[in-house]
Amino acid sequence: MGVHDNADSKYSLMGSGSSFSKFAVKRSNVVVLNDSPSKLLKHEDQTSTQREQGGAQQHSEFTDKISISLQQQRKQLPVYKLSKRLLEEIRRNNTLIIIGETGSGKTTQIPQLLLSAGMAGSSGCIGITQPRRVAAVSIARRVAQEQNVPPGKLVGYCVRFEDVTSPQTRIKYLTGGMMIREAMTDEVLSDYSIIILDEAHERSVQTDVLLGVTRRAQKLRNIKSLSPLKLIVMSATIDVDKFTKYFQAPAIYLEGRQHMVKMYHTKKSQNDYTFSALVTAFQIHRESPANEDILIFLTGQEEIEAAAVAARQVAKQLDGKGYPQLKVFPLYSALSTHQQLEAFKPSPPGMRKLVLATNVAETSVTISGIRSVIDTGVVKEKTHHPTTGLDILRIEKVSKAQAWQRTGRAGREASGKCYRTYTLEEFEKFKEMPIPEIQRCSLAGIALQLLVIGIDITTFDFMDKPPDDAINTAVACLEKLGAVKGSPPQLTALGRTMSLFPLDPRFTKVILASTEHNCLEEALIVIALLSGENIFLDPVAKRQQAMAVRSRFSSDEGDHVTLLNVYRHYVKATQKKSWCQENFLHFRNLEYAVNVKRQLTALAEKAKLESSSCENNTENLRRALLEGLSENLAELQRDQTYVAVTSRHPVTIHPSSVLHGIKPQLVLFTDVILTNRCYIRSLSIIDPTWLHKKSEFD
DNA sequence: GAGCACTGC
Repeated sequence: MGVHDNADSKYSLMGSGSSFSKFAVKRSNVVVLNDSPSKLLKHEDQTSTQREQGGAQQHSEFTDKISISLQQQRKQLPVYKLSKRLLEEIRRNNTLIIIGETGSGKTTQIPQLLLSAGMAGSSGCIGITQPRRVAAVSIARRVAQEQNVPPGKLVGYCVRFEDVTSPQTRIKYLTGGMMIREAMTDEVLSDYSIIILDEAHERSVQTDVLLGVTRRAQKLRNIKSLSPLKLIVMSATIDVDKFTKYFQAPAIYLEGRQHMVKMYHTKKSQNDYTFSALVTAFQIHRESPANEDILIFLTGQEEIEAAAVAARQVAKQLDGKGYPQLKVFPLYSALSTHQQLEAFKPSPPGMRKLVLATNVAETSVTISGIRSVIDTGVVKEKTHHPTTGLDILRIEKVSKAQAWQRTGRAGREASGKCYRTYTLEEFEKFKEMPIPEIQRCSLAGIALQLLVIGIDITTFDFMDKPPDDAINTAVACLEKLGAVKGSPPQLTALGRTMSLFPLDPRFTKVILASTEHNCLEEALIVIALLSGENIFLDPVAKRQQAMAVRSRFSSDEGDHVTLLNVYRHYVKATQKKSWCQENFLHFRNLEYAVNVKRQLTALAEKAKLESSSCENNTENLRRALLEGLSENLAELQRDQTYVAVTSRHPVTIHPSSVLHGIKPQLVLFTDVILTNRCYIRSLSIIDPTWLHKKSEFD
């Protein structure tokens, strides 16, 4: 159990009169083999619930141990002490849940253990799914190194755009999405004798789908008397009961190597979490050695930039008063790669780093030097509303699991401290786990993928079933696009072609329809851009300048043609990186779009779509967009406001649109997001007469 | 007048 010390008022929160109560949390040192685990797990276990994957820098337990060989290092990992019992359990059970703490080495070691024990048979493959590309790639490279083989031979990986595997590959790391793709052509996943679903606690849409798909494959192989499929579900949370129940399987616990993290809660409830976090940061700054860096979790770009300005001001006032120098780094995904890397660099001696981050810092990356974490207990969360098609983005309280994840960020490299700017009572009221994403997103794409595998989404046995509304809307959407028909829904030829594309089905429809409007090339470009991240950079300080510079790409037809213009210029630019910098564009995201476009072009060829280009007749492109996004129209009202045609919902043109401030009669939008207002984004002007023409054909 | 984080042969 966690050691609850007496309240310690040393950590008073300046200005607000409240203080932190203190209690230490010790890492669990139990290794238990148990079928009813939840009682054994209390808070302290979760101080170490974050992953050991996600980038080479996270494998510090493997590196730089002078004079210890790689093999000796491996044998020091906690998982090794347990290898015999682990193998025994895996042999005895067709499905096993493994709860492994950070640093237990489960992700890298268990596949190797299984292979060397002959568990994969003579030729079967061990597949390990990861939620993120970077993790799949970096872990595979690491394991290949441990096996002393080049990546792609015995050990390989498969992620979007990159298949580094060969017929010799026996250990294969892949993203969840890739595994689903494989299931679409082989429902029993016959290449694999063992499948490991890693990071299952993250509950990504892909893992949630795979939980059901792999379990079904396992049963089908049984029925068809094929070689058995072993399933291992690896997770890092308390929420084990759910997994053991769903799979009717036992769970095994692995000790981790997390350092001790001391916990502090505020004694009084705080009404301004940003302010509380900053006050806390400067208290730490005045009291701690310079080499101890600080990480604050906040919710978004705007909030972080404002906090950074405030923090820099205070730091300036403290300059020359005998404190270490303090450098402030914002960190969120909309920053350029270069700016993000700044936050990861170790701070020079005598200088302290203060990182203000969104939950990028929660999962994907480890920031070196962090010894104190300040958790505000809030996060921005997106929820999809199925009947209106509306996405809602709002600030929510984190779950307990997320709070522990953040806490663990302080104990990656050494013992650390975590300051929560909320009370213990408030913490107790947090929900245990975040709502799984599958219950918060549009299901049209998933429904199509499942149908290709041979599964009807309306009867699919989800671990957490999405709302009926969401399922029905997804099927209705596919029907409207012509991808399915009948009840139970059957795949049409069009639907099968659509499933080839890794896109929202409405986007795929745009691509398929574009051939009739002679603009396949343009549709591929615009859809590639829409399916990736935002390519526009808007540094707060230079917003006006950014807008002015980029205005040369603007089209009075709307944002889609504007995107097309940017892309056409980008591919022609010789010095792409500096060109992006000059034009306030996001190099990484544009490169990604180029990759997606290349992939989509290849798929279009595979689908035998006739290539075409409308050149400068971009009206064709807008007509093609209308065919996939015909539900997404907004109409100007007499009072100069807009109403979404299908839902009759009042909407506002987002200020980022080139059509902002212009009042076209009818616009098509790509998505609609509710923040302070209900904003429609990525727009094109639509000629109302196009709608009538379309209905004549129907 | 303003955009949490991931991801897909």
